[in-house]
Amino acid sequence: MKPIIFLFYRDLRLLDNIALIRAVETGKPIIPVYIHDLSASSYLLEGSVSEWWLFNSLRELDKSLRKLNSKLILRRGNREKVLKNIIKATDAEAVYFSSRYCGFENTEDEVLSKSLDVPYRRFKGYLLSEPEKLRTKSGTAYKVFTPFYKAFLEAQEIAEIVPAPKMLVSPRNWPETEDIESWNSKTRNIDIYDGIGVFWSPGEIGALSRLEIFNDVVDNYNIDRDRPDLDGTSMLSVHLHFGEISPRTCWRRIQKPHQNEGRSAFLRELVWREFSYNLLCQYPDMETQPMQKLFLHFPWSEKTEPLELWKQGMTGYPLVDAGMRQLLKKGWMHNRVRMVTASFLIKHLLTDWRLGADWFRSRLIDADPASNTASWQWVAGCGADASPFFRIFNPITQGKRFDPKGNYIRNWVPELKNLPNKYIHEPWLAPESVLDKSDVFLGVSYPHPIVDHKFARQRALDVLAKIKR
DNA sequence: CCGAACTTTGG
DNA sequence: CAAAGTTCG
Repeated sequence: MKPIIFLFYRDLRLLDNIALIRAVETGKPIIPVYIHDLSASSYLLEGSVSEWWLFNSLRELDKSLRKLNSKLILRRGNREKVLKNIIKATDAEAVYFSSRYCGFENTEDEVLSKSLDVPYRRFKGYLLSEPEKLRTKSGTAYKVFTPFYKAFLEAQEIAEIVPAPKMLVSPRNWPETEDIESWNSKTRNIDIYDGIGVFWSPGEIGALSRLEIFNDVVDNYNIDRDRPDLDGTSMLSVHLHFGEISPRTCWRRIQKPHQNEGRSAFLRELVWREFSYNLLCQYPDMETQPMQKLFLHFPWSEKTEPLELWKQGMTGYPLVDAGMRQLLKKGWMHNRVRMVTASFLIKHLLTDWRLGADWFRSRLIDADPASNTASWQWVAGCGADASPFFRIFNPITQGKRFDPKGNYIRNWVPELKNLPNKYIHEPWLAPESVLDKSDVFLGVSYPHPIVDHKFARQRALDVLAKIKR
């Protein structure tokens, strides 16, 4: 019997994998394949942190497949060439895969479906709703979240998940595979790799247990999610990005036992993910082009030094620096702090949002072309947002509000850890005696603010007013 | 075409 | 409570 090639992309899971279960249901031998095509991964930059995740996740997937009497074939190179090569070597009769969305991936899939001699079959699963499905009453795509959200809730009944396959039939002969360990050693050039494993469990098992951990605290999600000093967020973004868990699994699990504000706040966040993909499909060049054309000629600062200080977490604003250092160490940043740090780079330093988005993409394990880009544009004020003009986050008040005891600061900016709560968010106001006693030497052990908040805020408002004219 | 509404706002 | 333009029904 001719085998089917199952091509894994961003669906590195067995549970609720519709494409996989359809392939298995044919009763034919299955050849699970992952092709690492560097030219194709526009949002997985070489040496990026999410590559660390990808390789670990693939190793986990291989382990799971082996329990089903199968294994994962790993190959590198041009996806089309490698795929043709495997089809020829195995005499496969079809390729099954889970749909990817937008930009490069869609065009690639179109090319593949035409150039392969066998059917190239696409299935849903990455999103809860197909991007082209939800439209406004006038037939256009949504540009504002809330109406989109309401329409989503009315239109969608989230179906039950499909089980993982019990067994995969092996082909008579397996195609060649590569050793994942040799892929790993190639990207060890980022210092963060050394410790990052303690924070995370890549793979489907890690994803499902993460969901259970979150389920224990989700009832307070509507309040705690804003607190970077607590573990109140789901931390599921990276698992969702790689498809180690389906959004449907998350939805059904969190919605199930009872409804409350915490649970619906999380479901709403899942719809934000849908909304971001909707926008990416609407604006395929969203990663480089502002959605609002007004911003095409924004006079961004040419200075590189402030950008570097921001990247290293040396701006002199404790909350900003804590966030940027959390990103460096953990490959992840709390969402509230992502907004504050992004706003600081754009509004206080007048740096092009694309440079910030690039840095996030290269350093975030959960870097996602839709969510990352849509959010940066939202903060910059050029994205899908109805009232962006005067929103300039105050890094000091944000700190006081959302990290009231300064625990988040103390954790990620240890040189400030002895400062009393009163000054932890604005060390430059502390009297000399307090600084001395806390072993803080401004300008030496911790920087002075690289820009004055009040001045920077007014400057940003002035520039924005200017381009509006 | 009109009115209501707009994720996370600042002072 | 201001600020202000666009989107959606």
